[in-house]
Order: sequence, then C-alpha cells, then structure tokens
Amino acid sequence: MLPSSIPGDDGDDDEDPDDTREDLHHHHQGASSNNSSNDLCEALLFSCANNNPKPRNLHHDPSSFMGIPSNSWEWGSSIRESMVNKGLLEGDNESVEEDHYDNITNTNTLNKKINPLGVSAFRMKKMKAGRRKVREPRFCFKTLSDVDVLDDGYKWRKYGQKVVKNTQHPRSYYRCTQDNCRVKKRVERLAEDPRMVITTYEGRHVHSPSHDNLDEDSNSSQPLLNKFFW
DNA sequence: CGTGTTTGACCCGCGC
DNA sequence: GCGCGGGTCAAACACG
Ligand SMILES: [Zn+2]
Repeated sequence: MLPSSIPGDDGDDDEDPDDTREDLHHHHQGASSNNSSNDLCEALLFSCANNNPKPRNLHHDPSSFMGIPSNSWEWGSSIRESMVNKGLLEGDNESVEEDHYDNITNTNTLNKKINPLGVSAFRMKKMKAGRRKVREPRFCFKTLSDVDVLDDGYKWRKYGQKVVKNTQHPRSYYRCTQDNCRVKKRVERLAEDPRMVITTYEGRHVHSPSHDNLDEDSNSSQPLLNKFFW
C-alpha cells in the first residue's frame, strides 16, 4: 500500500496513505481584505514586467497586449535583482513551445483525477523524458495596493500558501477556476513595503474574463478575445 | 449542498 | 545521498 515505486502502466491505483493529520482546527486569521475601489487604476500605473532584457518573440509581449509601453516597467532595482538571484525570474529562456505545451495539456486532461499523485509523477517523468521543461510565460506585476485579491475579471481559487525564505509574508497561490483554463497566479507581499504586492501571472487564459459585464459585447462577432480589459 | 479557503503533508529539483 | 526550499494536493472546514 505504499507507492514506493511508480508503476509505468496505467494500472496504477495507489492511493496516498497520508492521513495522519491530527487536528487542523486552530484559529484562523480572518484577513478579509476586499476593498477594490480604484486598485485597477493604480494597478495600471505600476509596472509591467517582461523578464528578459534580450530580444525575444515580441508577439508574446504582455505589455503590448495590455497596451502598456514596455519601458514602463522600472522595478529593475534591487527587487528584480533579488528575484533573479532567487531564481524567480530566470534569465535564460528556451523557446516557449506553446503547441507542444497544449498537446501535453490535452494528454493530461485525458487521464486526470484518477490518481493525482501518480498522474503528477507520471507527467513529470514524461516531460522529463522529453527533456523539455514546459515553461509558460510569466507576467509579473507590482501593484501598489494593500489588497492582493483585486478583481481582475477572473475568478481565482487559492490552492496554496507558503512562507518562503527571506520573506516575512507568505506567498499565496491561486488558480483560475475555469475548467479548461489553468492559469496560475502567485501573490506575494514585499517585506519592506507591505503596501506593495507582486502578482505573478503564469500562462494565458483561454477564455474571456467571466465577469458580469455582459452589457455591450453581445455582438461578439469576433469570437476571439480582443477584449483588453486586462 | 456547492463552492471557496485553510493548512499540513507530499513531491521534486537542486545544492552540498 | 540527504536536506532544504519552493510548489502543489487534498482533506477538512467555512460560508452562502
Ligand atoms: Zn482563466
């Protein structure tokens, strides 16, 4: 009953034997922060991050996507250096192959949920077998508001929270709640500036923001996105 | 009852 | 090989 060895065939049905939690009903800190008034405006002022100084495929440039000039991101001070040092922003990048990534995604979607741990391990092994580390583009934003969950039009579900080293504030991990969309987002507060948070988006949504603004886009002649709300 | 949050365990890469 | 650090999972709760 121990998943000591990962079975190569699909006949694996090992479950996780972990359930030794004793009591998790401590006291929780109800940090109810939901005050998105003009955060979007502020959020648009801060900066955008294309984490690579070397010329790349510009058609992936998020700044142009959002209509923000690329030079408007200027958090290239110690913060960025620190992040580079920590490996959050990798300087080296291989070619991001989206089609291959999508293919893997489909494959993963097929055999999902049967054995999460096993599937995960299997996927990892598979992608390692391809020797191609699937890295989706990450967009970092530095916001200037004390609320992290500012509503950007998408619905996020928190799936984790970790305390990273050298930081005093925990980092939260969110994920898009759409079934086909697996965009992740991580939010971290700066230690020295608690009023500032760094939101790192990972991946791109495959759907339009499901916010309740169904007012004027009912024409929707263009099924593509083109809805630059973000 | 459905959905989102909390939270400890687990996993995995990497450095030593 | 082992420990550490970071990312993810999922059971258990909270809330409507
Ligand atoms: Zn999405």
